[in-house]
Amino acid sequence: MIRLLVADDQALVRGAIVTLLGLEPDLDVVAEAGRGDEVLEVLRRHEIDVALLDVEMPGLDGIEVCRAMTAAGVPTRALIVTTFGRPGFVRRALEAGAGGFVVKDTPASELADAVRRVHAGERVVDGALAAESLIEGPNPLTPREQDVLRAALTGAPVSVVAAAVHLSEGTVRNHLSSAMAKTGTATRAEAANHARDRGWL
Amino acid sequence: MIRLLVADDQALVRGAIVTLLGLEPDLDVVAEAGRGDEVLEVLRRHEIDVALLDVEMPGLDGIEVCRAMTAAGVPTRALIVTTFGRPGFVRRALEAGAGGFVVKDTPASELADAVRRVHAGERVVDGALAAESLIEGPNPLTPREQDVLRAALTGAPVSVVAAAVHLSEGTVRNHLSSAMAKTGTATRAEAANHARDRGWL
DNA sequence: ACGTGCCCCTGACAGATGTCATGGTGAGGT
DNA sequence: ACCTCACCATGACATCTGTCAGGGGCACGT
Repeated sequence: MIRLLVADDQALVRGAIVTLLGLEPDLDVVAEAGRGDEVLEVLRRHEIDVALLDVEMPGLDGIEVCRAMTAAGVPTRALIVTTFGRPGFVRRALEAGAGGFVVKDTPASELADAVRRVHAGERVVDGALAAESLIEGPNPLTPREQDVLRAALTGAPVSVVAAAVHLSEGTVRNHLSSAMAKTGTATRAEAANHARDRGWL
Repeated sequence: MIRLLVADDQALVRGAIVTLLGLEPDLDVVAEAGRGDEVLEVLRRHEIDVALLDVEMPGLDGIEVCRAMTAAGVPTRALIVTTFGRPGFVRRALEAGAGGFVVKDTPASELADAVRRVHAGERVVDGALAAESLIEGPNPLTPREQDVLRAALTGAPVSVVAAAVHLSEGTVRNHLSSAMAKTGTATRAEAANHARDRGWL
């Protein structure tokens, strides 16, 4: 009997996945979580074999949760389940110690199988996604460039971004300029979107 | 026995919702669809009482599907099920003839109930969301402003936007300027995000 | 007929933005 | 010690943006 935790902020989706997996004879959903920061606490109270983690969650990102689990030496294996197949996410998830990475548009029938394989110690990653994250290469942005792009995501003017990151406006423009060069874009907004879409932020 | 159609592009979520609703004794999931443009065709082949429609779908947007159903005079009632509770979506969905509007972070247990109430002819709308869409008021943007903002969402420079909408650069800047005034923002990127977040595009 | 609102355009101007040259710091590798 | 690279900063420049003041056209309701 494989004991599961399901973490997803959308209650409807979470509930649906729970009932879906509950129908499998060898799977047992022991706990649920609606926020990333709840997961670690729940893991201490219950004995869990595999944790299904959504990436988009309030409190703590699914990948961060995964990293925290690895750091804490929890024996539970993590399976990332996400809406967006951003290439950068796969890389970060695996580096964070995830046992698998599944996109939400894979057939429902395959989910239980993925859970079993992750529990068995396999690394389960969507093939197309794995290939994409390989050709895409690693995140080319320096930490500061990421900070600046994150702050620029809203479309705020340089002055606001500079204040948010505690840098001079000139420095911000230099970072943006170099990020635009790396992403092959012409404006900070394009660069920010480009980076977000690849999971670089 | 209420006959259902479930339309959602994410196979995992769709499958999960299908099994969830399938457990209810009075509900019967007759058909599924992964694209908006499949829905109308499926409705012709099957007799459906209530259609659960996701908003974010390839081919045809859930709200567009709803509008098409109303226009075609299909007897099926529509229940919009979406991730994002954008105020503008509620308004547009109801104007398109939707019987209900449910956000994906409502408890799973309430979904079946919402389906039954929509089938009974009630209008089911999340209370908080309804209030928000009322205080928010209707979409203040003119059609052209919406076009321009849509093209500006990527962060492309004015020259590209102008080419995309077949307008002069000056006109585009005027439309952007007026959109920024209406949204109370300072840059086109902020205005575009603001409008998107409210379902105005 | 008239006003009103949306549409499209022009031209001009201040200010924001992106680029470039340049320089100094500190961490890490050879 | 030296080089490299990320980092922070400055100042100057060409260009892009956002604003404002015009203009004309069209559809609408009064």
